Amino acid sequence: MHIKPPLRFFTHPIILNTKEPSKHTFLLYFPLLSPMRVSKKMTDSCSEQELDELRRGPWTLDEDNLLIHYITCHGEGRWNSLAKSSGLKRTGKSCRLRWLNYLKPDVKHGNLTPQEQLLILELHSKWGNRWSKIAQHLPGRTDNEIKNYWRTKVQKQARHLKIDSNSKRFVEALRQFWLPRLFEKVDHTSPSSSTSTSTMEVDQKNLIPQPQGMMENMNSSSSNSESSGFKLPYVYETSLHSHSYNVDNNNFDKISLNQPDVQELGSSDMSILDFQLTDAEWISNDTFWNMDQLW
DNA sequence: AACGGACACAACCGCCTGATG
DNA sequence: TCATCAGGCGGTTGTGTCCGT
Repeated sequence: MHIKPPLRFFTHPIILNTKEPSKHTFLLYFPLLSPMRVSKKMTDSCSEQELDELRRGPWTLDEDNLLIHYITCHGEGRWNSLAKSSGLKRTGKSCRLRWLNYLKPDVKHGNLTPQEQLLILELHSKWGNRWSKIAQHLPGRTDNEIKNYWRTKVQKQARHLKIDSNSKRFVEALRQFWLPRLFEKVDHTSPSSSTSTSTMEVDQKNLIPQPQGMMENMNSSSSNSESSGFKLPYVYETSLHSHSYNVDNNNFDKISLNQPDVQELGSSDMSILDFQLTDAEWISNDTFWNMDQLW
């Protein structure tokens, strides 16, 4: 599979050296000061002169280094004063965003793993577009990254289907066609996975560490649940009925699942008439559910 | 080789909330 | 109680890259 070099090689000091800068790169390292669009918020905290000097757009290597050095010496927080004290001609907000989304040492770069994707789908079904909340359960991933993943990958599929990605129909589509394949990927990529689930078999009532806040949420959201342990969101409940889980460290590091039973997948409270396409059409549609494109 | 549309993602914006005086 | 400020959040935009023609 072709792996695209990340766009961020332009500004990230480590990746930068791996490729000859293009003429576009040059422009990015020496960007012109873009004309400021002055927002009310900006005028609240900046003088007119400061506004004139503020930079916007892509961060340069020098700016990154300056920010890293300053935070290393003084710590993060107080972003507005940090921006001024450090000599960066950026807003505090811009500094904060750059640090949290990109420069912070524990930020993970690279494609989301199937496990992470699974977790995102699951948490999104519970919490909707609460990106920061979702990100809390994916160590090293930022809300921005997750949001982008959702928009570029998941919503793309929804557009193909001409279904609103927040609709119940789309959730059902995920449950029937996307998740089984994602589980398959997880099975293949997880180092601890095996074709036999016997060693990983875990009673769902004894299931393992939950992402923070998940338990109470799940218990409260399904009042008739007899289980005091791991409870899947309603969308996955059916398809995962017979599957076993093992989740380490609030993360889907290890997941072992039996392949979903097709018959079982059909047992939904949704009428098939609710779908625009028949199952056969969904599966045979070349442009749809091409999981290989997702990672 | 050139072009243009689609895509990916960093960065920005406006709004909201909580802390503080 | 109110005003102000810092920081956080979700939505949107801008722009470089990819890829098909």
